[in-house]
Amino acid sequence: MVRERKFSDEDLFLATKELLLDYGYEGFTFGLLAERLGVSRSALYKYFGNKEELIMEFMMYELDQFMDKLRKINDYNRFEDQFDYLLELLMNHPQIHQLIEIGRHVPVNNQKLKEKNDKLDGLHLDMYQSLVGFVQQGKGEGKLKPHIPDTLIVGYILQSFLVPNFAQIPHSEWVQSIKEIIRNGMFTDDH
Amino acid sequence: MVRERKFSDEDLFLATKELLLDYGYEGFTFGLLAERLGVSRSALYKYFGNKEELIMEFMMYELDQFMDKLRKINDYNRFEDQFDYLLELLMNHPQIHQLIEIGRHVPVNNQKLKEKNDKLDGLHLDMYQSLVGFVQQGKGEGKLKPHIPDTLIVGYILQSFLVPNFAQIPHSEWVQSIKEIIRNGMFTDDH
DNA sequence: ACCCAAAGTGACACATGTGTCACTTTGGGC
DNA sequence: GCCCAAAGTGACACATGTGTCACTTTGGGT
Repeated sequence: MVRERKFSDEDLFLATKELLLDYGYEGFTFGLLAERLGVSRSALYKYFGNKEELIMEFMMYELDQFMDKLRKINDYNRFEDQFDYLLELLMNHPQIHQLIEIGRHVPVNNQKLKEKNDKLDGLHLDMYQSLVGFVQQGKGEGKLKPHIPDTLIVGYILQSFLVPNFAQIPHSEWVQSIKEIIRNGMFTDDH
Repeated sequence: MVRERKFSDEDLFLATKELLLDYGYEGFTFGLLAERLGVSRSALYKYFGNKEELIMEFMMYELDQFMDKLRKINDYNRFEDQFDYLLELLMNHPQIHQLIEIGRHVPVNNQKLKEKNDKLDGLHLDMYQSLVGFVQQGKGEGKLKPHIPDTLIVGYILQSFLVPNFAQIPHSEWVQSIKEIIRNGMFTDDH
């Protein structure tokens, strides 16, 4: 290293995440990012050729981190333990689903971008298959209702963490309630 | 009417809805909208002074329509019937929650916009209170679990219809499954 | 102390979106 | 058939974001 960098990769990706969630894909600009990092806009072009490339790199970084943790779900044998682990994980990455959706909006113009996009699709598929595997184990153990489509169960769990907590319900109560709705719904048991 | 208009208000608001959902607030432009309507960009300025004003009007239109239908929930006395009516309604307006969130991104610059924004907040509050009233009736009838926060139940129901149906599960099966998860969860009943 | 490669900057040319305005087109009323 | 007000157009001046490039700054290796 010859000259100290004014920002780390972690700084950059964190700022990118916040700006993407706040402003969406179209509202995200190099100007905003540079300002947040306290650096000139052109400095960013030293690392990323354009906005699409930056966001692709960011998605890769984010999904890689998430997948590392998701794979650990197989450290648990019982479905119940896997379920608890997954919900804990999603609580710490509530917007993973949202970010992936934003990533789908990136226009793929050239070959270089195409390759990254394919690699990202691969990661996305890994994630999806890992989650479907989890659901199928749940069904195999007789814990999850067999007649509900796998994809709905997966989507539903991911979506659950995006319900906005406007009323500022304490975090532990909020999570506990989400868990309960996912498991047994919001209706009382007696019919 | 002296000269026939090339597009109706319904055309305009429908196109606005589609573009907003596709491109987000920042990605939505008068150019895109004009192109979709087959009209020049400047024609749109005859009806709306700027993008913020247009989107406010759109939100009002959309929320008014939704509220007209939502108020009919009080035509039903039993909570179970209200529940069925609400889910049916949300199935036909799946993105109402998403649109409201996009509306929150509109910067309020001047007095005229401020007034519209306040009126919109009023409608939003009406909707929220109507839904909370529904939840409280459910709890009163002993149908909904009393210990789950009202706001979570409301948010959860709204969010449920945003789970993407990638696998193209037939519509009736999809809705039936969503209903079941909301009511009794995704876990089997035997513990 | 000097070298030099990596880090960062400011300015430029370009592209796209905004809001306005003078103008043209349309079609029912007189 | 003419009038005229509403509907629509094209061009202009402006603002903001993009990508590039020649330039400066930094700091460890020699």
